[in-house]
Amino acid sequence: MTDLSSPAPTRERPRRRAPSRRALATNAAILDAAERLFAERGYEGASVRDIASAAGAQIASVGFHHGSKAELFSRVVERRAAHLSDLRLKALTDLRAAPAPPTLGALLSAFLRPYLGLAGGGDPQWLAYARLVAMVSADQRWHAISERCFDPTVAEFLAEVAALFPKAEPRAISTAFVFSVAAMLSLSTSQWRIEALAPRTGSGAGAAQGASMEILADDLVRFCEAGMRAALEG
Amino acid sequence: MTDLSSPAPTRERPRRRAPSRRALATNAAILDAAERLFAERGYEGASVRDIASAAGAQIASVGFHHGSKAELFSRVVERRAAHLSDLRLKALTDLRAAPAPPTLGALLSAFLRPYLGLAGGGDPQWLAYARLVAMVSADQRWHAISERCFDPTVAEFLAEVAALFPKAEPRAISTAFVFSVAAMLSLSTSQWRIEALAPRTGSGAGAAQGASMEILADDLVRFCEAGMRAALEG
DNA sequence: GTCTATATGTAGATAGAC
DNA sequence: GTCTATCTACATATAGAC
Repeated sequence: MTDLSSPAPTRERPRRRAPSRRALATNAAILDAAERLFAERGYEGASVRDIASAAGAQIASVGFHHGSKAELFSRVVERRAAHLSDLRLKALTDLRAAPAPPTLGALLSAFLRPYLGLAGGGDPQWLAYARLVAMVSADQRWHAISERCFDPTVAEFLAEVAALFPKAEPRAISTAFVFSVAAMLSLSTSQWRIEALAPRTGSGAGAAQGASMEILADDLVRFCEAGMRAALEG
Repeated sequence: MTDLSSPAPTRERPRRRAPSRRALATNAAILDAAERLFAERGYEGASVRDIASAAGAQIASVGFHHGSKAELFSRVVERRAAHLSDLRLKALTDLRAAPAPPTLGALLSAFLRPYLGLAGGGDPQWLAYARLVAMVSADQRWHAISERCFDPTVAEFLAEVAALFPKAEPRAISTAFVFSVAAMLSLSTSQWRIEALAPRTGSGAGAAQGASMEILADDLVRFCEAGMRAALEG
């Protein structure tokens, strides 16, 4: 993982001294703004100008700190990927340390809940990041980023699932897991659709607030566990 | 549904006479090219110039036939939406005409298979359209298009599911259905990921071809049926 | 590190000849 | 209906003063 708080070198520029506090703030403000705008408008839909403006920085600062637009996008995705992977792998390590082998439900919970917890934790930056992850995962143009940032962790979980279903074909396992990931990501991209499709339960003002993320997480894990079991046991 | 083969009027221009054969060909070629390029590169990523060029038309023709870029995008999505809805609703009508009430699996099959059949039928335009549907469904900027083109059909199916699970809450039903739709769409957006995550089964050249769409459809229906049952019965 | 200024390309849209 | 030509705005990127 590259150091995201150092300027993007045009060539192999050695680091002279530690960046100032202000430089670090500018650097991070640009990443935050890019995270929000990329998530809202997509890669081409968010201009470097708008990102700089939202960050309270100059356009030239964006290039100085993060290189080209494509590099900036990569950095935004990579910045929080390690934290997300850490949470997932820590939960997996805990499961592996238990006396009994992990159940399918526990494995799915370990994978799905960190994402939902961060996305639903109230931090708008993590919310934006969650939508960005959905974007990257669904777009083959970002294939390489997915492979670098997320797939190694997924592979760990797939291996555990394969151990639980020794007779299932590898492709069936990865298919069922991709279905589960898609359902997970849909909570970031399609909550408006869930609301739009649920008939209003007559509570008067018509302003039914969304279900809490904890309840949605329970629903999601149940859905995916049963789905995977049906797909892999058959 | 507006007439997609008539020019986009700047004001309320009455149609004088039927468009020529060549005009209809240009009109459709532009929609085809737009369908492919929007699906590949996203809305902002595909320029009107590139679309015109891919269609073998002039930039000005795009504006003449389909108005602004946003109108063009809407028309592309709307063009095939009716056909997809017809297939789904026809399957639903058949189920309703049967003596026994439809099962959950039959309902899901009626909804999911038309999409997969068209996406996997070998027509590159339908393949592109399927990816476009995934894009529209996941992006709240296209909320209005989703609502117009797809949600009415979804609502029909939700009502049937609700009849099967009278004690389930409306929001739980729509949540589980959105999970299912997300899994369905992931077959258009994330098949590369399924391949990337499945360990190579040693067939020598390492070029394992993807599973056929029929098998994937069976897997998907099983996954979603079990998932919904678990989410709605609990 | 930051900021002004600018180089260079491309975007969407349309006027007007044919 | 089509095509040429062009308008205007905005894109990314960077050079060079401070």
